[in-house]
Amino acid sequence: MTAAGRDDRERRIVDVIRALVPGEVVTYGDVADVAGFPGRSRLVGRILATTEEDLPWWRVVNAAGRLVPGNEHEQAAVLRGEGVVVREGRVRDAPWGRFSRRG
DNA sequence: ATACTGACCACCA
DNA sequence: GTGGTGGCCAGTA
Repeated sequence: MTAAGRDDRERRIVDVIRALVPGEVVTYGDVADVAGFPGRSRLVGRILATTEEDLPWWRVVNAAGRLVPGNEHEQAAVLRGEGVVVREGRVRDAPWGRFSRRG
């Protein structure tokens, strides 16, 4: 892979995350799918963990609804502020994103 | 070059 | 509900 290819993937994934609106929750896999990289959920997680860009990272959780390791407290607080129900470190009820496979 | 790691996921026991 | 397995693939050592 080339550096240009890496930047292209990152840009497309970042664009998808930036498009998330308040209260909208999606999974890493959802973001990967919509960005055009089905199956590459780990790539999404890596980018969120390393990118310098200012993104709504708190609106992305894993397939089980689990919050981000290490930032669970802050993430839960922000999500609740957007009307998302969080319990036991997990999203229980939310208006799952337009591209989410969840209901 | 290999080896290990990780903000993941589907599947099965 | 939990835990293990195999797949994923880019980054790091």
